Amino acid sequence: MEIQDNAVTHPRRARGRPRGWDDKTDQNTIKSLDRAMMVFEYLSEASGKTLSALASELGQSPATVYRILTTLETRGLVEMDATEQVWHIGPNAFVIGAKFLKRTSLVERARPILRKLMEDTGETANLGIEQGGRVLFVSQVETHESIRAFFPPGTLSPMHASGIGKALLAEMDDARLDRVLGKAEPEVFTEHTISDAGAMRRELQAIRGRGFSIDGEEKTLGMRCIAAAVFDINQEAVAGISVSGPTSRVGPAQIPELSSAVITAANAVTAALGGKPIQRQP
Amino acid sequence: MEIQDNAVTHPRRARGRPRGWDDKTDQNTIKSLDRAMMVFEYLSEASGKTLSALASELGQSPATVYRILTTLETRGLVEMDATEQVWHIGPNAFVIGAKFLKRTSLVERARPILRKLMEDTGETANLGIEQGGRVLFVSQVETHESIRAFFPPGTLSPMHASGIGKALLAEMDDARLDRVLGKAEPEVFTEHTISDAGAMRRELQAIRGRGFSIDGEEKTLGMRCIAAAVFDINQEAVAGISVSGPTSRVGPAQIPELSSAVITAANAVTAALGGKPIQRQP
DNA sequence: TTACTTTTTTCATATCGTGAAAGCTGATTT
DNA sequence: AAATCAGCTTTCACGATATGAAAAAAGTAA
Repeated sequence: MEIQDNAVTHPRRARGRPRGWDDKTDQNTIKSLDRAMMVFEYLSEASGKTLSALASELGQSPATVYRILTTLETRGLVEMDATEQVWHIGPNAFVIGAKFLKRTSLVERARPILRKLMEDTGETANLGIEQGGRVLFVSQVETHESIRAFFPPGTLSPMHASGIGKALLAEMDDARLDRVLGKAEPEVFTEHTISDAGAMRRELQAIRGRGFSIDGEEKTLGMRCIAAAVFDINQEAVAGISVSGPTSRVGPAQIPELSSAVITAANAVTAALGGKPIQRQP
Repeated sequence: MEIQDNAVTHPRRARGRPRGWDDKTDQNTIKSLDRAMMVFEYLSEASGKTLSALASELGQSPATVYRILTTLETRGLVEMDATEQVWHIGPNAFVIGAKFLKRTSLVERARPILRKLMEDTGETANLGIEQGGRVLFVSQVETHESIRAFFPPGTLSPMHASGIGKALLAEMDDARLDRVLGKAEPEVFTEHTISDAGAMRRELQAIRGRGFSIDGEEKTLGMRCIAAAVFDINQEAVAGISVSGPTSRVGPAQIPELSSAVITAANAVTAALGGKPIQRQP
């Protein structure tokens, strides 16, 4: 696990015109290519479609979709099941896509999102993963405020008394939950620490329902923390993201805004990992 | 995977003009899309290239490559590292490519068997299929040992220097064997790589006789691998299963036990697919 | 600053992607 | 068996749009 915090690489800036995302008039994207990629992407979501079904669902002419598919087929990006006459994503798409994983880690990908979360909320932003039944904080962007939660990367924290820990617990299936929680009597840190198994299950239920967790002085008096889970491609919770700060700045009044920012950030990390967030009904 | 003429499913044939592969005049592929996919594919092989490097290496104009990349970027298929000004395969390519695995239930069904194989043997267990004359590793369960073979899913490996590849070759009929092997001079990786055609035929004969193959440092020095084929309902070898590890843990002394475990696992996957293993006389 | 490099945009041009409709093939029905 | 049908594939003519050259923009080096 790499616990690096600063980008040591060249802060070399982009050349040419800055590639702003506020560019609305995308005059330099290729329309036909974008259409083709729309077909490719749509096929990945709804695999096993016939040519005509794809064409009508995408509002394109069958001839066009046909040519797109046959072109992609020559490169193994899609393939047709000849017996059923339906199209699928091809092996080469897997080979190419797998290259993405080899490149960067969770920490690197989360870093800019953490920074933005800190700037949006003004509070210290943290990234943690589960490590042997505890939460390992792997990255952090500190607030500018003078009163700040001090929580250096590399710290291990118990799952049951941590915002990120509870966000991760809430997404585990029962078997794994028992394995992680059932190890020993939960240590009590403050008067707010949840030590009762029943209470914890209700708490996790609530977290699952609303999509974020709150650590309300459960580990350290005077410190609150709001966290949400990050998912991988298999919809498994692989990490958690949080903001933490003193109770004076993180109170009931701020929770709606903070939790919304945290969830947005967690979903952004999920997307950056190629993951798939769990759909929650409102 | 292969296009098999099984009579079990709907014997519905393709409609329209038969999509023969002898079509040389591909008049209905989209040139610009194919060019764009060439860039995409090339980027996956040589990740971390600048725009101008890509353009010159592919013999395209920088403007064109630029538009291709920005178009793919809007769909997350590629992404640019802003600090280094280099391009990479993006997260969405991984998401789309991963759908390839979901289609064939092979991977899902093999997964628990792979896990058990790893636990029984203590070595990394792999699943691979043939893909365009090479072995595509589609799934893996890694050992707990600290010295391990690193071979991420999505990797392509030549058939002649891979345990799974040789296990698959051994089950092919001569015509197909010639087609797969006869393409080019086999690449030599180590002093153990089998490059002589006669030696390879004798090797395949031996593999067929005993039901498993051994890759003895033929691709990577210090690494051995024991593999067996998985069959579908038509007794065709559709995949291979293997364990791989350092020569220190995978030696002559361990081969009887490991090969027996691998064959058991391969037969289990065969059974899980509804396949029929080849009967071998003892 | 000035020169230089690489990216990004502009622009004129004709390539080539597009839809409509015809052609074709296998499945289904009579 | 012949006819009908459904859906893939090809042809064709048109004009949308992808393309390269070159200029502009923006950073880097001197």
